[in-house]
Amino acid sequence: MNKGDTFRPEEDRPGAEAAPESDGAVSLYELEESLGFLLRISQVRAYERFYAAFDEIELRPGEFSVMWVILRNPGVRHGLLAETLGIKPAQMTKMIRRLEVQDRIRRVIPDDDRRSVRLYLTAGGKAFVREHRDAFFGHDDYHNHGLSEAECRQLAHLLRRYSGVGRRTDN
Amino acid sequence: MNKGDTFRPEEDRPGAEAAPESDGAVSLYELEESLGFLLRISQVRAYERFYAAFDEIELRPGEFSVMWVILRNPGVRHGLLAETLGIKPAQMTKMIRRLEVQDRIRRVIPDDDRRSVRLYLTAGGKAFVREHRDAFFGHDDYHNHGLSEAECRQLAHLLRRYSGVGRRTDN
DNA sequence: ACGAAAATCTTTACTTGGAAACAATTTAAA
DNA sequence: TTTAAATTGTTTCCAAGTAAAGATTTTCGT
Repeated sequence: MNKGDTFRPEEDRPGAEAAPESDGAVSLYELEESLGFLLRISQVRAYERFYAAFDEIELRPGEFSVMWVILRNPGVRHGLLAETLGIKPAQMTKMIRRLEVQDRIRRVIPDDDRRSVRLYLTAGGKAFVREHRDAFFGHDDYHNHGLSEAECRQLAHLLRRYSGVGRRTDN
Repeated sequence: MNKGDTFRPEEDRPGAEAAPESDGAVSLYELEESLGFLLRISQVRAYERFYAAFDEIELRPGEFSVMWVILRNPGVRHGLLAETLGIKPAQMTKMIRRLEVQDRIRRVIPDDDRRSVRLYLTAGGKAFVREHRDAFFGHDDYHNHGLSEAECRQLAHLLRRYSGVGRRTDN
């Protein structure tokens, strides 16, 4: 596939910017095929939808995921949690502290390895997850993208493959 | 705001399938179906691949996209460019200034509307885009995700639909 | 057993991103 | 016209993210 054939700079002569003078809509051309670009734009949209859905309560995008994983993997280590969710350790420390101050999680330093930190949800944390679980996973927050149920599953499948998430259990 | 006053021992029914003490790998369960989560993880991977591919030259993810769109839409306005690429105006101002200092783009304030700023690539900017175009759009930077050509196109298609990219704004 | 190296998390200092206020210009209204 | 409102981009200031160094604790080699 030769891509050079479509490469035609609109404005070539020096000092001649009289050409098309882009005004109305902007053309992206090959950018609309770039996975990196599309992933970024899509994530910006996802964040907008998240904040629109969880406007009333004080919740940031990563916090629910962290609480969810701790609920499902009680006693998970700080570092393993960070690695799994693609959050940098330093950032995870801040988030964990915030959740601890809100009395949603509990930090436990085990005796068999006092370097590590094991994480648990408090009763309040469990209640919080239970309360907002449907809003987070359900279709309430994701019903504005115009994709069908089957397309959503297809997209999720491709994203799992692209990112390598869930290597063990995924097909 | 304590709703459950009954104290229970540590293991308060963590979940149907979850082990009491998570040690090895972490299970994500429903999180592996969440488009928001998968989009974030995928974008983290895409950034890692971008930085790995453009390690030697000084280039940030958004900069090439901005130069590309200016090349294809010479004279595009600052604000329209920001809106199209999902970049906040304040951030765009910084990026534009950096690219201007590097002598890759040129800012022109037109006489017919002296509030706006029209953007053009310099000769050096055009050369830069021409030089790295294939590395950016080609498969060099995206050949580690394990998706086939057809799957890439399918993923791009779904992401365009999800994000609404390329949809004409009629206002 | 002892000291070096590795593992694990935290802290610090710096960079990047964003919301809101600001400045300049153009359009609309009175 | 003259003033108010909207448009467009910039600046300021604060929050969020990250890399590098630090502090403990454990492991490993000798």
